[in-house]
Parts: sequence; structure tokens; C-alpha cells
Amino acid sequence: MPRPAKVSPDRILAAAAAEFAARGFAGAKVDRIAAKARLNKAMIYYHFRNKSALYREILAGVFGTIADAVSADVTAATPDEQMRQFIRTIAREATGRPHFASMWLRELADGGTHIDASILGQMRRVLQVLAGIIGRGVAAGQFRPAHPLVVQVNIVGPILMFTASAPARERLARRGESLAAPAPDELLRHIERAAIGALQPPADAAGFSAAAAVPTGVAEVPATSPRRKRR
Amino acid sequence: MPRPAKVSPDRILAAAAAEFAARGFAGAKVDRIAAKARLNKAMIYYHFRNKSALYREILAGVFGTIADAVSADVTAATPDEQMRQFIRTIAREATGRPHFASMWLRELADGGTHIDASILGQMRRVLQVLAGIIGRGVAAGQFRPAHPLVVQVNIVGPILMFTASAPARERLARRGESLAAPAPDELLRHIERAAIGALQPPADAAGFSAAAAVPTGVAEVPATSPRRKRR
DNA sequence: GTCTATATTTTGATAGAC
DNA sequence: GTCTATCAAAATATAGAC
Repeated sequence: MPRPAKVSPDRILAAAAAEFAARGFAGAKVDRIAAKARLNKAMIYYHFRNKSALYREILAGVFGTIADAVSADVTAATPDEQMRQFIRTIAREATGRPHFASMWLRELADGGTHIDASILGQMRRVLQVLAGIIGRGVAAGQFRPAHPLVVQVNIVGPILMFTASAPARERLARRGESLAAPAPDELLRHIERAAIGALQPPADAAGFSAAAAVPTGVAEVPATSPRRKRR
Repeated sequence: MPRPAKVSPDRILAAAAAEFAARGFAGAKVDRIAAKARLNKAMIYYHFRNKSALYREILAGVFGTIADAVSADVTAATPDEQMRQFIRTIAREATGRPHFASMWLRELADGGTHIDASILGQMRRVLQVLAGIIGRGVAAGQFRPAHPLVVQVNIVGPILMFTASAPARERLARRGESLAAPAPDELLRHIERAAIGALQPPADAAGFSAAAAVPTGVAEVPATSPRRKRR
């Protein structure tokens, strides 16, 4: 029988994720995280080495979850359907995990300062899944060759931007300054059409050159590694 | 004959833009901005009311420039070509103004806290241009109806994400952890195919219902308004 | 594991000389 | 317009009792 278990670290992680997403690494205040977690600051430093380590832990957790979800999900028969599945999985994770979009965008804008080997590995996993889908589509003559990063940016960019801007749109709406919100579903279908449309092979030349491969080279690190005090 | 002119405010704006883009509003330090501008902190507070006003000024300037560029640029004949022109203009501004992408993404993630009436007006202008293009395309039977915000997110999202992540990719590359950079041009052509592809009307039903209109309602404010001390 | 101080540093902002 | 010096308020991190 699982005992009550120490719930503090989890409460801290949840509170910190919200804070980091809403305010960014520099804007997040440890005091505020503590308040949100209904604990005090000292507890945070008891469970985590420092603000940076806390941030990295959350980032790695999120990326790990995404990478797992994307990898586990390539079950469809045709490359076309696999691509749609990929898109829906990303969208599902992004909307289901409200902190994900903001944190990702911010981390990129921050110059990837907090991207360590573990996180980089997860990013590579996602790109490899995508490269696989593209490669099979090209082999089947359904897709034109395309750089996986280009395809990924084209899919993930809109999803992240839309998801991360939800609070902003809501705030504007509350001020009476609506920018006219579309149905979230409309966006998803649009992205699907865009992604598939961009990969249509040119009408004339058929030929299949191999899609550019994504180089591996970093040993993968388990997504769920022990917590507590690392840098 | 224009005299030498006081160059400090401009140096401050340039330095601040770089700092805000790289570190975000909270992460940006006034001391660092001063150092980058080869001035000292007091000069910043002499020219600008506070950090917030400085930030807003830059943000409004950037959005104004974009909105102007996009508006001035709808010269192509067909909706199809107008759409490509729109995309290229956004891409040109985004890559030519390295701070633009990061600042926009961060501002969204921040919940749009700094979006005032002036900035909101510029955003609306961009959306209206886009709505016009879509509307004409629909009327001509070339596009399917689509929400302007959806189309915009689909175009701007990838461009911003790619541009804003350039420093991160570079940093990773410098660490020997390349993620394989695609040619920037490949991305642009991919986005064009994606945007146009997503707007193709369904093969069967032709019919054109009007595209959802973007509501106006905020008096527009001149992009270049006097500087100095406002809140 | 959890709390209340508190030490230390950083940072936004200003006073006031030149 | 530009600078040096400095204040006052945060904010990160830790000590040490319970």
C-alpha cells in the first residue's frame, strides 16, 4: 500500500512550472513559487539545489514526456496518417500541459542556456521520429524530401505560438480588446493541411531522393532520473 | 542640414533591444543596457521614464515597422502571390531585425502585459491585411475561408520560432552538439507551400462563404510618437 | 521535513555635482 | 546631457530551531 508519500517536491514542481511559464526563468521568484506551493522558500532549497536546477528538472521532465508520447504514437499505417498523428500528439501535449509551450519558446529565446545533454537527447528523439515519417513518405512517393527541422518548426511553431499566447488573448479579451479567437480545432485542422500540403511532391518530377538524415551522437539519458541536488 | 543630433537615445534603444531580446524583460538589467550603450545608468533614466517605458517603446517601434512593411507591400496581382509576399515580408523583417522574434514570443508568453493600445493597433493592422488577402482569395475561388488569426499563426509561428532559436542552435553547434541546420531559404519555401496548401479549397464543394472578419475598434496611434517620459 | 529569521547580492531608481 | 555615488527594495540562498 503506497503511503501518503512526500508530496512537497511535486507541489513545488507544479507551482514552479506555472511560475516559470508565466514569467520566465529570470522573472520567476522563488518566494512566489513557495507561496503557490503553500510551502516556504526553505523547503524549495531543501528539495532542489537552486532555482536553476529546479528549472532544468521541469524542462527535462516536459521534454521527456513529449518525446515519449511522440515515439509511442507512430502506429498509423500510412506516412500521411503518421504525420497527422504526430501533429495531434504535439497539440494534445501542448494544450494538456499549459506550461509546456511558454517554457519551450522562452528557452529558445534564452539561447538554450539550460539545454543539457538530457534535454538535447529528447529533442533529438522527436526529430528522429519525424525524420522517420518523412523518410517513409518519401520512399512511398507521397512526400517530397524535406529537412526534419523545417517540418518540425512548421508544425510546432504554430502550436506553441497559439498555445503560449492563450493567456495574452484572454487578458486582452478581459480588457474588452478581443482579437477574435478562432476555434482551437480549426487551428489544428489548418496545421494538418499545411503540413501535409507542404510535403506534397511537385506535380512533375516524381523521383525520391533520400530525406536528409538527422545525425545522432549523444548518448541518451533516461527521462526519469533521481531528483535532488544536482547542478 | 541635420545637426549631429543627440545619439544617446538611439544607442540606448539599440542596446536595450538586444538585451530584452536575449534575456526577456525581467532578465534584462539596466546596468547591462547602459554598458552596451557605452553610457551609464543615469542616462537611461534621463531619457526614459523607467525600464517598462523603454521596453514598450521598443516593442511599439518594432510592431509599427512590421505593420507598415506588411501594409505597404500588398502589390501583387493574385491573392496567391499576395500571400507569398506577406510571408516574405514577415520573414525579411524577422531576420533583418534580430530582436523582433524573441521579443514577440516573449511578450506573448508574458501574457501580453505590455501590449498597450498602440501596439494592439499595429497587431490589428497586420491581421486586417491578412484578412483582406484571404477574403480576396475566397472571393476568387482560390482559397477556402479561414480565420485570419489561424492563418497568421501558421505563418508567423514557424518564422518566429526558427529565427528566435537561431542563437540557441548556434550555441549548441559551438558545443559540438549540432541539430543540423537547414538552409534558411528552404524554410521559407516550405512555409509558402504550407500556407498556400492549407488554403486550397476542398476538391469537391467550391462555394465561398465570407471569411470571418477581424473587428476593429481601437483608434490607431501614430507609430512614431515623441519619445521621453511616458508610462 | 518544515518552519522563522537573516545574511548577502543584485537591481531599479534617484540626488546632485559638473 | 553626462557623470559618480548612493538609497531602498527585492531576491537568492542559508542557518538553525523544532
